Amino acid sequence: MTRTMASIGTKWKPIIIYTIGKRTIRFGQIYALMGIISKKVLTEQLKELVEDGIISREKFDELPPRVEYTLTPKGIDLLRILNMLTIWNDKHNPEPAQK
Amino acid sequence: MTRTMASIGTKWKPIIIYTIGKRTIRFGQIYALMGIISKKVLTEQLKELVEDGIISREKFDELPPRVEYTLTPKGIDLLRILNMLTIWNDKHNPEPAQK
DNA sequence: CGGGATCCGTTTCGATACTG
DNA sequence: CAGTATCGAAACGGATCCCG
Repeated sequence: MTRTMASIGTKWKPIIIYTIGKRTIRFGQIYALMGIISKKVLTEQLKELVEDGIISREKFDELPPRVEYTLTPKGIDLLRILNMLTIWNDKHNPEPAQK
Repeated sequence: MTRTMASIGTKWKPIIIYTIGKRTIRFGQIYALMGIISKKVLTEQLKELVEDGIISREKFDELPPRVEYTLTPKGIDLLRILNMLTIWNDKHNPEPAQK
């Protein structure tokens, strides 16, 4: 359990996994969609997620460079659980409308 | 989602929830069972979990004082999801036996 | 016993500038 | 475009002491 949390129990990783979702997506898109994270941190977290086998990274030798990220089967399994968390949240939170 | 993670996406909270489980438990027991966490941090995290409605706190005016914690229905729902995370982990991790 | 208050080292984060 | 390098700020976590 403690180890499990090390892979995903962080501020950013669940959000990154959620943002990638069931598609192939480029670095810049993740960066743009998340809006608030810095490139440095995003890069670090992505690297760790790759090491943990949750996402895969494919680099194309083009100019300008292109790098695509995709959830692995392990990552998709995890995404399912994260989806349950949002359901859990919706169920128990009064939904503050705005703000 | 970002908000959801704020409630549980931390190093300790999931472990605390997991430790409490489906029982009423005293502060000292949680502290002893977790072993490694400091009292200060445990106190802080418990307080936040109470604020998030995940656990409830009951204080008895005795001497020495006694404080009991229990998962709320919301917390029990969350525990179910955390259990799925450990299943996910067992499924995808080769189980390094020792170390 | 269950904290609160302090102090302080470690880790994490973000802004900015730079590169192939 | 997708990073890397550097730096300083901020959050986090632990140790210790105190208190009702």
